[in-house]
Amino acid sequence: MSTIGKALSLLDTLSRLDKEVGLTDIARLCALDKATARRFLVELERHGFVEQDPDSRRYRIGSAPVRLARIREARYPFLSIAVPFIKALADTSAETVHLSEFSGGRLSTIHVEDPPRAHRIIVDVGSLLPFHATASGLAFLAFCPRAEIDQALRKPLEKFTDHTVVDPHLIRGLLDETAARGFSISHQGLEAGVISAAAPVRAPDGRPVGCVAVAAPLSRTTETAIHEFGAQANAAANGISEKYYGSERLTGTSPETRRRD
Amino acid sequence: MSTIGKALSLLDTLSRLDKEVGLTDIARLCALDKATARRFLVELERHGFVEQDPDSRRYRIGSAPVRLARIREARYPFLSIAVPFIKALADTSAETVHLSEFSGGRLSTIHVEDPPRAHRIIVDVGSLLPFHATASGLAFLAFCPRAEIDQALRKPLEKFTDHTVVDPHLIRGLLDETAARGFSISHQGLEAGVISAAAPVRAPDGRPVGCVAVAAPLSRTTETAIHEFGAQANAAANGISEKYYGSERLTGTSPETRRRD
DNA sequence: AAGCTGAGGTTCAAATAATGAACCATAGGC
DNA sequence: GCCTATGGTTCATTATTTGAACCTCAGCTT
Repeated sequence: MSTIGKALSLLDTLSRLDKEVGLTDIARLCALDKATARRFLVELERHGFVEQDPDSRRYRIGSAPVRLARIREARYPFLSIAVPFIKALADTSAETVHLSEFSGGRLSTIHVEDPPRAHRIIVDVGSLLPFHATASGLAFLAFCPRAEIDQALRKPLEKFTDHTVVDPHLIRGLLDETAARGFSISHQGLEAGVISAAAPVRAPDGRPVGCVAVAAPLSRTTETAIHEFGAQANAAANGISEKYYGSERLTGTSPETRRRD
Repeated sequence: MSTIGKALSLLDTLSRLDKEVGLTDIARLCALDKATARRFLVELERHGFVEQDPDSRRYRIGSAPVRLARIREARYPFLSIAVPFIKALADTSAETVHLSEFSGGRLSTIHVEDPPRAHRIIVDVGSLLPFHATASGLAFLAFCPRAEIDQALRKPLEKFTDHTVVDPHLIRGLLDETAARGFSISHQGLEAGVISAAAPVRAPDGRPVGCVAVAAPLSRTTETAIHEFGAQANAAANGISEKYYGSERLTGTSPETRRRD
């Protein structure tokens, strides 16, 4: 692996910890030598990607990503374009609607809209969505090239609940269904008692960039209702994509041919 | 320079461009070989720090920094803590108040509050503040260790207006004044007709992390008024620092001894 | 249509930078 | 005063990075 990759993985590891850590821990967590970890941290610090607490000597994410994020969002405000769609869907569905974005090989939650009712599903911004066990993950995978599906299903698949589907063959079946109808359904895949439906937001080349998902308590959600949520998520996702990518002309490869090529 | 440093500089360069650029341009701007630039871009893309438009093949900042920024801000919400202070100062001063943060060797604007009047100074979020020619830059430098002041003043200093002070000796004089009274004043240093006063937000160890600045049209600003703004900026900066760093105990080295050591 | 131009992208021997075992320094606990 | 654990550093060894030259393709010129 390249040095750059290792340094960025360190940054990623650091970002996933819920507390500041010292040099020794970082080295251990990243499977790096202490000297190497230190050199990376110094270099990352020089550029503002990490900072070291001058007192405790522990490290945390620095302010450079904040600056980059501002620039990216200013030039490419995905979230601000998507949020109104998510809000609208939360209103009409009266359930929790969340938006995820694919980044660095993972699908992470970037926005959540709660419906105005007490009994609802709680989703945290920033939470990561396993591909095999969430509606968003399935919706995302279903529209990925075959090679990436294979890669995702080769990894060990965690069984989060009694209902989590972990058999790669069965998952492929779910992906086919998803691709056919335009949205996925996860029946208690990540957490018991929760059902959700999701549809991918796709770039003009057909590649998914994230997902819109509706999550509801299983107890009050009928088969008809979850399919309706799925269709609405699909409409929202398409709306976001259209507004975000605007008049960008489609590439030679059409969305249809791109899927699972 | 380390490979990591070069890759992060590439990212920095990419972030400073106001349009998406192709491989050849990036290589030229970063003084890198085309093959090297490409390897960096591929590696950065793998981790979501850049993305390539699949159609135009140009590169832009990716979404990974957005994720990191969210995490940092969630754990360490500098801006959300500082904004109320900036807003309050914009109200009482009735002038533009902006907040900057030091990152990657530069001071960049991270928030601006406009006062409710038509004739006012416009400052853009994201703009970089030269150390020698802005109130923020001077306020920041004045509380830095001597070695860093020397380093900053060794570089060639651009003369932005007829009033920009570029003589290192004179600048040191301004820094001494600033350190003594707790805030800096820039008299048309960056732009003619603008006067501003700034004070540093300092970490518990005394190190400045950013600045609060008030910028006003020279035409309506008296000597007394700008000193008043400076004092208010200082109060705001101290308020932010206190709220941000909270109960963090000071290190052995006190703020006083740390200055220009 | 043939030939050019300049873009993105790739290869592989040579050059350079990364690596990590062993080291030092310091702080806290006993 | 010793022990241990932490952060931090050194330098000979080793693996990665480097870049000139190359390929490929799309658009333009003649």
